Amino acid sequence: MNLYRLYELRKRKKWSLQYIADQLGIAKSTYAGYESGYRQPSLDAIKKIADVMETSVDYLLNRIDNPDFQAVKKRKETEKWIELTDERMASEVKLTIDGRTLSDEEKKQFIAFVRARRQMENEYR
Amino acid sequence: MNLYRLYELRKRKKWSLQYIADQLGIAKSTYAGYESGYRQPSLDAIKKIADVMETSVDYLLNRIDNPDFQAVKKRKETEKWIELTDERMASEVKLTIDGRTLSDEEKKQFIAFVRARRQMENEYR
DNA sequence: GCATTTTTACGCGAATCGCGTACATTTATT
DNA sequence: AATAAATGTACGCGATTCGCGTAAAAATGC
Repeated sequence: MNLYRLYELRKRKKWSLQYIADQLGIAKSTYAGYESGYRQPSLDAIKKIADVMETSVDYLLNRIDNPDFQAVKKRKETEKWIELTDERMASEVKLTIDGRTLSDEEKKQFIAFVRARRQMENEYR
Repeated sequence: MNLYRLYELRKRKKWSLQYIADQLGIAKSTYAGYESGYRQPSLDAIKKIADVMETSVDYLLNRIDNPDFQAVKKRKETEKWIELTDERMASEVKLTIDGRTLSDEEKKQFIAFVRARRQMENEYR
């Protein structure tokens, strides 16, 4: 396992070992060990590293070659509330059940289903 | 660190512990330990797991919600993915219909509804 | 109901981790 | 240039964690 990208990214940002170690909350010798290959970061550690470096774990592990991490932006921008009947949402939100995308038909039925259910609740009160 | 997505993905593919462990070249008890949280996979292991499961490490580590690795590689993970059966994801985003929050009960029933519907589709083919 | 497969649980020895420390190297200050 | 301060490298120690094998429980198939 070669984590040479840690060094590349850190240098690019002009951070010292101490500086990044402080951000990660670990000893600088620990972090240095990751870069030199002397040690391997835990999953938690590699996650935090990807966080502070604003990249993906897959990039750090050489699974992809694009260091950009779109989710950084998305995480902050995504609305907390999503209205399902809003057509415009369809292109931004993908709902899945058991890993399978919810079809338009299923979604339509979903909405009808909930509306009917709520209607009944109201009538019995 | 919670790797509950390992279990979800494996079940979705209907693989046994033995089957995936063989693919990974490790003991099944070792892999089982990852799923149960008894052990943590090494970086190499999590990489291989992402390979055989055809997803991203970031997804396995809950950094992104789109399980599709192809989308990540093509930088097309622009839309927000929400797995309705994922309890832990539910707390992050609130869904509404007609401006009213979707209750847990409504969601539960709908999931059962869609599953039954899909089940029938399969049987009649 | 029984056999087979799958899942869960855990002890053991070995491997690896995170840290502190000590030292080397580079950069900044005067 | 001399000195101080900051940065980077190397490694031993105690503690933690790992991967595996084994065994028993639970689920599945016939």
